[in-house]
Amino acid sequence: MVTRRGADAYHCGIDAAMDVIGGKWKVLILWALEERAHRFGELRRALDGVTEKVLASHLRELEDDGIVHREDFGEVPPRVEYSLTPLGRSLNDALAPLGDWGRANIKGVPPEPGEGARGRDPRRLVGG
Amino acid sequence: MVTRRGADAYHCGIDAAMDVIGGKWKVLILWALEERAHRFGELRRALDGVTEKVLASHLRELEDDGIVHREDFGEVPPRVEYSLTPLGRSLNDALAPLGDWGRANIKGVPPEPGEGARGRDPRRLVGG
DNA sequence: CCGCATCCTTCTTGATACTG
DNA sequence: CAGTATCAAGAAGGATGCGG
Repeated sequence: MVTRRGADAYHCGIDAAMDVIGGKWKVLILWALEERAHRFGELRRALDGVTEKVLASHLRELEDDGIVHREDFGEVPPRVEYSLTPLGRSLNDALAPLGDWGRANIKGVPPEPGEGARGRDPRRLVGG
Repeated sequence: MVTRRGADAYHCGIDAAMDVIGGKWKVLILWALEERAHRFGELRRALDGVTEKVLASHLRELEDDGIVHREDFGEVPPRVEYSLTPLGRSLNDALAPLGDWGRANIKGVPPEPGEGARGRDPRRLVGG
């Protein structure tokens, strides 16, 4: 992981977890894989706006951290599938309360994954 | 908040929450204020290594987001205290499971806040 | 003591083109 | 299809000095 701290250890568990999910697209990857396994191209389309370089880099980091499993079918044309490991699923579970908090307290968050009202509001906190 | 997305809304609640706690020292600030209110200088010493500029910037962002409360006593010499708002406390609560996950699955995380065994390990995931 | 202003370095991300 | 290489841009963080 590129953002991994090298100098010393972490200060607390959240600090450490933030290092694993710190990439711009990391949680979106986890969220997509939560539903089902995805191929590389599927993920790229699901995470609209991500570039191949960044997606590959994030996937590599998540794989190194044991969060996602990469399965290369060794076919032609190439087929590679990414899925969550048990550790990845446990991370998603630990992330759930934070997601609830965000949906409850921040404007501009869609209520449910995949569809629904995409808020166009100025992303201001509700309960401020 | 500097990192606030301007183009469109968030993709999910975690995405949005990450935008609030995304700063390098944000969760450490929350963690310090969880225990008790801190003066600016106290915070600076508690977060060893942070610079005044960055600390002030993060505090301002957290204040704008309704996470921390800033109380200026208007004295000379200046005295300002920072504390968590109810929203800030609820954010900390939502962060707790993530902290547990980090402590359980990442090496180099001290078991409890404030003291204890600071791991010097290579920060590799345990349960990979 | 609290905090801002300026300048600068590093890290992260993005655009584009190319390969097996 | 699934990536890698190279180049470039932008944001976050840090160093230092000044002001109320």
